[in-house]
Amino acid sequence: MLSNTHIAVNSPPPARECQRCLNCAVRNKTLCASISDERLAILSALGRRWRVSAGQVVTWAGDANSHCANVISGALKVSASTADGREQIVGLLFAGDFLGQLFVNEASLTVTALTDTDLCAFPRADFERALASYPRMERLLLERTMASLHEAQERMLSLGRKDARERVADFLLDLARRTGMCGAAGEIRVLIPISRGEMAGFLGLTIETISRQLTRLKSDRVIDFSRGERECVILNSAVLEAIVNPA
Amino acid sequence: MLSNTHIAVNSPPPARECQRCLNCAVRNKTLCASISDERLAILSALGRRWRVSAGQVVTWAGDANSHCANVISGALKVSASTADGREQIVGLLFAGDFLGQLFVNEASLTVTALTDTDLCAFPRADFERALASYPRMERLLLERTMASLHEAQERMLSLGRKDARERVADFLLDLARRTGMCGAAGEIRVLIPISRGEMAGFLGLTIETISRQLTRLKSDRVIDFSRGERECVILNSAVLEAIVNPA
DNA sequence: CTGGGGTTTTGATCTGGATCAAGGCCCGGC
DNA sequence: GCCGGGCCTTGATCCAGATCAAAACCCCAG
Repeated sequence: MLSNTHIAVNSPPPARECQRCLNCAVRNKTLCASISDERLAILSALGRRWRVSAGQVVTWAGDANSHCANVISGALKVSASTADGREQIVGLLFAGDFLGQLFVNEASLTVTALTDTDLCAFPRADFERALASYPRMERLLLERTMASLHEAQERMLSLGRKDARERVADFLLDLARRTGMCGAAGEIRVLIPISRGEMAGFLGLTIETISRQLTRLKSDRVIDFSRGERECVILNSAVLEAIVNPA
Repeated sequence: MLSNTHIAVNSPPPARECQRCLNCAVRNKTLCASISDERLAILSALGRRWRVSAGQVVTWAGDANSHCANVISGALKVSASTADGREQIVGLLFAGDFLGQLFVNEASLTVTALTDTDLCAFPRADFERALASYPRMERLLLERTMASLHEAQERMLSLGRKDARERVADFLLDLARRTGMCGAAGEIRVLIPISRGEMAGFLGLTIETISRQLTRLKSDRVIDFSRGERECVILNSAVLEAIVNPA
């Protein structure tokens, strides 16, 4: 879609920082995909790499909202919580995703690394200014924000109106669509990127309910976990589709 | 915040269309607040007034996504539905709000007028083009979209983790904050803009549960409905706050 | 091989809200 | 005034999923 692998050979040698961005593994999956190599150099100067280890909190709800970032690698959860500690995961972030809220001074969400994670972080104020200078990046961010909103709307339907069986089936099919690998015999192999507890946090259920729904699907021969609890094999996606789309 | 009430006296007489926009009652509450009078004329030519009566559907999920609009007056619900007819209201729209999804070809949400409503509708393609030409409008839309996303995240927490009592208290306090009028004796008067059924659709509950929670709050002397079911008087907002923010 | 912490599964019980079923209330039309 | 149709409330019952409790599993470290 975007031809951004080209590197001009006759321009002045780019700063080391800039080189780093040009070689970035997720260059064309992040918002940076929308800007030219030259402008990337400017943006590059604003960002810094940040390695976060699994379980570490990147942002606490309630803290000053000072930074935003591109996710280089790893996985994070974005969650909202009640004062007494109930947690709802409102989103998951993977390589290429944009992390952070803009235009507000206090973070309302807690972001936690699920795995060791690399970020490319920017001071929020700088990033907002940069947005104004790079219309294509702003447009891309608008498109992504709208897509997130759309996802959030689907999840409201799930959380408000669907039962546990439907939510779990939704989740598995979603994963399969996004990252599923087809196996030899028409089965689909899916790596579940999160624990049962996180699935529960994401789907608005408890750990026990998740487990029971999964074992039910397993005994119904719809899915299987031959190689560990994280490696789900979808044996019969038609059944999952039927659960998701009831008569 | 924006000085947009000025009308140039030495310019050529504006077209009738343009005049209509300059006099628009919600001019500085909509996205149009971000553009100059001259540019408003251009946008004006793209839009047309559209009156929708209560109960009418403006957009069906699944239909071609051909239009978007500013809400001039009235109220609408935006809802997502399952194939078998369960409905979750994902948002409410009032005067000044922007209606519509951008950048997608098929509408995924159904929009229905709750009251008689006036819209200022644009062909989506035209509006998207206009956005690219009016950076300040695009920025304002980005800010609003982010605000909607934030709202959606709060609602996911509600739908996924809060009980009926908390959801109802949340809803009432939200209304009070937005539209509440303080009465003589410190009480807050709130006009509930939707029916019990719509509250249920919004909060992910049933009509009966809404009713029971409200009568419980009433018998606890926290609220009252002296003048009809739509006119709620909050007698003791401290109790509502305590429900919303449990220990 | 053994022990111990974390995760997942399984079992037993409880409960908040859904569902099913009447009424009550209000308003407009006749 | 009386009837009819929306809403809204109230009551009785049921059940999906939460909660409480205990095994089972799964690694690694020692």
